[in-house]
Amino acid sequence: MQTKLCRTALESTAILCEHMFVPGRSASILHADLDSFYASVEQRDSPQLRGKPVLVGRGVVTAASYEAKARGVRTPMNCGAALKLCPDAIVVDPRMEAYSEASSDVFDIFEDTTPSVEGLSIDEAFLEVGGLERLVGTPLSIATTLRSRVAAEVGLNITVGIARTKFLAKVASGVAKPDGLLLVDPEKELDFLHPLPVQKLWGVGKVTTAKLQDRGLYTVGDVAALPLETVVAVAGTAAGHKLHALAHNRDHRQVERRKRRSSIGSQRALERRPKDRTELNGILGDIVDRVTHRMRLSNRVGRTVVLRFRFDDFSRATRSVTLPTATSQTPDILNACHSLLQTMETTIRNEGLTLLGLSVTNLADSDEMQLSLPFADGTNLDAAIDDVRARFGTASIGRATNVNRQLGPTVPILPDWPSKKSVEDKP
DNA sequence: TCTGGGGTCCTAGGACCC
DNA sequence: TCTGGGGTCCTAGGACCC
Repeated sequence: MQTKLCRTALESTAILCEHMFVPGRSASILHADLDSFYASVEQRDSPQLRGKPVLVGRGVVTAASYEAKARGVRTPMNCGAALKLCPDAIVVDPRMEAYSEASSDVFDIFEDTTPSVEGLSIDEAFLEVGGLERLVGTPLSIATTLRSRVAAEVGLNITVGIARTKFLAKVASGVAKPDGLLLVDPEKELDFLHPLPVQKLWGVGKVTTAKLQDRGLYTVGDVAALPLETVVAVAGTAAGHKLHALAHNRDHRQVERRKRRSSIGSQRALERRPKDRTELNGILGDIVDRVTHRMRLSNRVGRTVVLRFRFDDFSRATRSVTLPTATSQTPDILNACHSLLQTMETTIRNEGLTLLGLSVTNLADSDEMQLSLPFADGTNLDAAIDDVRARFGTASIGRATNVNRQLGPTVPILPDWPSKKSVEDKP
């Protein structure tokens, strides 16, 4: 018999907080979205940029201020094209540390507002504020306070959408920006939703929009008028069910504290010219360094190494390998990358590589141990887990999953039992 | 509009196990 | 000896999001 044991953190406390309030009746979900985030941070920090079109990016526009957006600048547009539209724009290099810091300042205010915060990205989050009415105020007054606090304490504008469901809250903030506040009246949700273009549905991008429009479907209401089977036939099983539900405003997802990210990666666009192996190895080394450094900083280890390639004609390919043990060590990941790179050697030579990327998935916490315990049939699992707890001096080993019945020899549990990750991997 | 860098989720086939 | 059904993991690719 084999079982994996994981150390769990204080998950139960978080779960308690989330279940104190059951949403659904009233509009109590806030979607808060910082306006043109990177560009706004630049304008905040450099007074000479305020009121002017600002482009953040190198080569390609990563973010544009509203002044630049008003002139037709979009992301990702290359800087040359953006400057043609907007010759007086000021281009600045991204400063990721400044954005991370600003983001964490804003998230501190979110956390101070409600225990139920779900971060979606560096600049947006859902907040569940139902059940706070008696103590703090209505969702609308909470949102108003939130907006003025972010402006006063961090110096940034934030747009907030309020609705009964996550999806509508997000749509509402999209409609309200920049620097706006919009509450969707629960009585008038479909009136609000159905006239919107299909692209507003979550998960409808370029490809799906084209498929829907081919069938004459342009608005959310058009999709809502179709039977489920038709939507599934157009968009596929999972996407079809989601689309159909959203078009009818069925979204039962609750605001949940964010699970940890499930991959860490980095990539680099390359010039369109032949590269030799030495040059590629150098670039790969940099990328691997960056990724493993970030993994160690966030105390994560990973098992699956994915290399991404993009070629001259914008075709893509990925190659991946899953290692027997999770790691954040540079040499381990680098070795895996080299063997993956080798399998692509001829393609790279023939097609002209224009992007090289790495991501590591199958992540676990560095201090989370996944242990395989071989047992003889009849071994008392609970007793074995107690034994592990005693030996590691911790009560936090508490979850047993993936129990396969399999006869095997009895093996002393410590000190040399096989583990997916050794204790030495701790940073 | 000719394309950056960071992610998530889904699908589908094959290997493998019971 | 022949065979089915259910499940997980791995790999590759695609769509989408900010």
